[in-house]
Amino acid sequence: MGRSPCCEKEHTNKGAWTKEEDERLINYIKLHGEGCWRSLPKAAGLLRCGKSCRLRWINYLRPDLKRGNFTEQEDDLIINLHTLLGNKWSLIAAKLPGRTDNEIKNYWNTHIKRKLYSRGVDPQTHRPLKDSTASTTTVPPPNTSVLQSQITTSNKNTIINDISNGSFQLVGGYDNTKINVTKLVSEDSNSNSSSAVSSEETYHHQQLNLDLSIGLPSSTSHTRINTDKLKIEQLQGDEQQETKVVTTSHGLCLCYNLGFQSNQVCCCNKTIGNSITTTVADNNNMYRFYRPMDI
DNA sequence: AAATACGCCAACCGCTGCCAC
DNA sequence: TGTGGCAGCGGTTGGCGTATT
Repeated sequence: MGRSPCCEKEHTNKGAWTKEEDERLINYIKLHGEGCWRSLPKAAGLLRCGKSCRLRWINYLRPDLKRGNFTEQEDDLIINLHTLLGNKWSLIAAKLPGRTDNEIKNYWNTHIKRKLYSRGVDPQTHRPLKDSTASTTTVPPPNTSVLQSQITTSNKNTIINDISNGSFQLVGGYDNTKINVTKLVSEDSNSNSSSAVSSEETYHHQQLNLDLSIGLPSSTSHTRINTDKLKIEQLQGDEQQETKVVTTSHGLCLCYNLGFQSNQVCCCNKTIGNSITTTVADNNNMYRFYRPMDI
């Protein structure tokens, strides 16, 4: 049983990379491109395992890497994305061009955690520290729109992704009591009208319930549906909600369930900029925003 | 100046999920 | 359908540089 090792460990170097090794790796990838990491070391004349080469390239040698300190904007974006995604460093890194998952992970552990603690916020739950301990035993009352993932990390409103890039939008207020959310509402949610208007509303909630699913489109042009399903489990009493993977014909989609108090059942399609957003409110009074993402 | 403590970050390890056979 | 190979991910570690005593 067990899997054979990815490389012959006794014949591979470990530890810090030398300049010569870096150059060999860079030159090889320049000529042959990325991929086939298992066979790359031998082909490139490196006494390294493929995983090591991949890590070195992705985290350090890639030409498009951004160097230098993180900006305040990047800080806020990381915090917001962590609120939504948790320790999904690769997903977070995907929204920060030039930054790697490893870099963000390290930065989170060395800087942002401390920053959040100094603000009295639990970096794992994004709840106030004194509430975090109590929250483990507190169950929200049923049939309320208690929002489960509390955003409590910044004093600034932040737009997590701009509309023009075809992904999603969240305008978040971090004053613990006020969250501004740009919401799409149906002009007549009870009719079959396809027309819809968007309006911006300010909601006053202490907690925000966000669950997110990501999936590739079920386009017929795709023979392989590589569905990356991310499920943020929500326990509301004993009830567990699961977000469906939603696909559109425009690529990777994000779906947010935002728990707003409303009895309206909305199902509309709306174009914002170059992208199409679908907003659906289900029977649990949860609005779902589907926004295609570039991939 | 030397010893120690601390912080940062590159790199490693082990696991998971996907794909091909 | 089951199994093995592979790439990718997240957690952890170890070494180096800097600050403090």
